[in-house]
Amino acid sequence: MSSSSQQSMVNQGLFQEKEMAPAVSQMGFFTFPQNLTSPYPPPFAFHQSLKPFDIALPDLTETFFSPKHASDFGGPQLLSLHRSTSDFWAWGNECLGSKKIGVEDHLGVSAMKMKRIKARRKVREPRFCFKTMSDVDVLDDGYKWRKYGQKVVKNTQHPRSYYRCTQDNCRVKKRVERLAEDPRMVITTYEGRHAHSPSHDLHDSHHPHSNLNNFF
DNA sequence: CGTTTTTGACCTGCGC
DNA sequence: GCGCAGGTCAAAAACG
Repeated sequence: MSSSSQQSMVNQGLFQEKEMAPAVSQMGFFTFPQNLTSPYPPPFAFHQSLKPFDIALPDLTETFFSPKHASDFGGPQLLSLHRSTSDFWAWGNECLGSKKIGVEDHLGVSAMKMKRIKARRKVREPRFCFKTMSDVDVLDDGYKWRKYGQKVVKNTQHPRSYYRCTQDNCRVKKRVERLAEDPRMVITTYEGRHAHSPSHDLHDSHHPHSNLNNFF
């Protein structure tokens, strides 16, 4: 994907807050490497007060947002983002779950985990998750979700909520929970890709083929 | 009254 | 095989 087409997507009004576009284009979508055929999806881009800042790319599958800047901004903060694809089931990079995420998990998948991944590798929708600092659990990502379950995860005091996209024939799911170590953090995990545009983005209807909407 | 949320039951995968 | 934990279902309740 060329930078010009990416820029054009930004110009198509995907970012609801004007000041968002430069910040996101500077880091988020457009610095993602590995010849990704898609930019990162809009959940954080859509959120009104999300303000990503400088990045580091330890390996090319994760992007981190320096928490040292968190206090500079009010509202939710995007702190980290993980990604997996259907070809590579990044179980070892899973953001959620009761297990602690160690350094090893950030740097890669250990041999043990690779074994598990191989064993559990099945048809699986691409997933990614990200952390935000937010008072609200469910960020407005432009899609309409229906809650279908809630579960208390072991060793955490906050329940995990399960949502499905309400659009017909759309099997995209997301899970939302608060970080046990820091309840100010909300972890959102998306699974699957939308086969449609965000439902409440009616003012964008003159841009019916904005692919960015479908990338997660 | 249609839609969404709640919540206990049920299902499934994994480790032992 | 058993128990545990995470994920999903579905009936009832709540909501607009």
